[in-house]
Amino acid sequence: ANNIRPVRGNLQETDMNLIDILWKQDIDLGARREVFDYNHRQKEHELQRQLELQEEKRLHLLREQEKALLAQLQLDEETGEYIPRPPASAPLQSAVTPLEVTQNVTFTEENGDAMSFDECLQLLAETFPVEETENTAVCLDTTAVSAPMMSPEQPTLLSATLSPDPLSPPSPQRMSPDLEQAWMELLSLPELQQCLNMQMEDTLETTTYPLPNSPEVQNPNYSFYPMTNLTEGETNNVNVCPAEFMNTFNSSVPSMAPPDNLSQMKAKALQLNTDFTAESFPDIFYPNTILEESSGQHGLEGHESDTMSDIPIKPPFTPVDNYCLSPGDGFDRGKHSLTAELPDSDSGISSNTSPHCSSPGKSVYGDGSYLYSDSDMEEMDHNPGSAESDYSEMFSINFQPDDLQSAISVSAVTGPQQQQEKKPKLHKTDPVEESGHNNAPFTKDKKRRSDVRLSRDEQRAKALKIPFTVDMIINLPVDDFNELMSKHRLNEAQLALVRDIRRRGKNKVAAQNCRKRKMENIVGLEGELDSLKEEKERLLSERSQNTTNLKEMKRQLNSLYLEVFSTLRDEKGNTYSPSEYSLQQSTNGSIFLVPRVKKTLIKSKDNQMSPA
DNA sequence: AGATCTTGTCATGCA
DNA sequence: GCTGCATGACAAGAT
Repeated sequence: ANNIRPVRGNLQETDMNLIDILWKQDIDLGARREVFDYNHRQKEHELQRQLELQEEKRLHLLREQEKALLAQLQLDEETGEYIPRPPASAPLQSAVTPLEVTQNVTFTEENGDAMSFDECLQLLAETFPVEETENTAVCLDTTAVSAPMMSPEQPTLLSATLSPDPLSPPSPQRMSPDLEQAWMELLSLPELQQCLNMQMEDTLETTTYPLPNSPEVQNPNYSFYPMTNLTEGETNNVNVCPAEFMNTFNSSVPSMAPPDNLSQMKAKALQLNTDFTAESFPDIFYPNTILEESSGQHGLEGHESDTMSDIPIKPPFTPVDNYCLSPGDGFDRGKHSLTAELPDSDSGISSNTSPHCSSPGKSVYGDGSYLYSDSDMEEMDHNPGSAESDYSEMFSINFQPDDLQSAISVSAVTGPQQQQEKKPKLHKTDPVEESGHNNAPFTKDKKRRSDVRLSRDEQRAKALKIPFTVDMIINLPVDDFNELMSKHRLNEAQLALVRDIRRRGKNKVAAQNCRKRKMENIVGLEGELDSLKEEKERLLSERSQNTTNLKEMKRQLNSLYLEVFSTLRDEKGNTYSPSEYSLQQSTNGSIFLVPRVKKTLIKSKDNQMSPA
């Protein structure tokens, strides 16, 4: 039927047909379909004018009502708030809370059967019993009409904002049948319905949705009611709400919602346990975002509460307590506790750091004795039958230069306890990856070779029953290393081996760093060489260009010279031969004609040269 | 089998 | 004198 409507204006009927087709195809035209319809626009214009007139009427009535209300209030000169005049206005005062008045009911008395403003207020008072006396202050501010922007800092200002904004009934749970009936009556006010329709129009038609205010200050009653008899009046964009929120809005107004939505809404209201407090409102108004946020917060809180509930159970971890240089006492205890508490904790340190750190995590120390039991080694063995791999994993000191640097730096900065924190995680990784030699050409064979080689020190350490890991021996800071040595009575051979292990381990890393730097220097020099070659090419090209330019200039100069020479005449009017004479310029700028033959014989220019 | 590469180690110097 | 680091030299194994 829309396709057959008469068309006026610039659009032809075919255009409208096309628009309809596109519109039906859900093609976003960027405007509503009706904007292309002249009749529709005209109708909208008329409706809008009617609405404007009604709005003016309404505002006028509002002003009158404000005056009447203000007559019942007095201005508190201290707070600047309007407070009721006791005792006559006490009931009214109790009826006006910020939450309530921001419902901003549009009360008109155009219809005799409609509720009066006072009746509405009374209804509000019954619906929202005052709970806090601090909210009783009322300020009437009509400038905020239709502005749901509510500032928490100005509750009194907002509390009495009278606006055409739709109102919502209180929570169904809190509404008695009588109140619900009263709400129905209130909502049946034609003026209110019109306002609601306006909101609905905006809600349904506006494609951009200015987000409502912060959830904390949102009035839970700021809802929009779907009206079945929606007018198509195009209104100014007041406060619109995304259409996807409509369902949630519906839920807040059971009586106004379609029957099929009613049960759903009530169920939802019950589900949400809507007290419609300022805190609970966002969950309804922003079903996605706020719920996410709130859930996140709640989740966080829950997490925190979980952690908080966990914390007292778990012994509080203090690195100082857990890190003890004595392997026999607190050292491994700390590691164990960390292993238990931080199974996969990254601790903010790259997991790539210092694969060697993996091995100590597997270390199990007894009280000063040698601690690697066979069962432990079997447990750690990823390659049964290879004793070397056992040692490699336990004493792995394979370093990647970068990793080691970071490990060293971490060790230097954070202390050994942080290293201990990393170890529980790292030792769970694949031993091949732990080697730190993930890059080609370090193959598995090389890794095995490295393990074989490294196992020498490890085997030596085991043979001498050195109760430290090679990793510890190498990477502990000097002070810690010395303290570790002092805490254990080692014989000369053990001390020598430990120092050799430490020396070799550090030197190995140093060699790797040195080679890396060397390669970087080579690469840098190669780059510099390339740039120098490019510079040379550029200079050669520039020189060639300059030579060409110079030749051209010489050619032009010679041409000019000959031209000037041809203009010279002797006393008889004859021209000078360029082969016999030449032009020369003296220091004072004078030009002389010099005979070429005599040029080399005559030294005195003044006698031999004649002015040109 | 020899050349080359990679890596660890030692010796040495320097700070 | 000790320690850490850098680097050349060498060796051993891998490619």
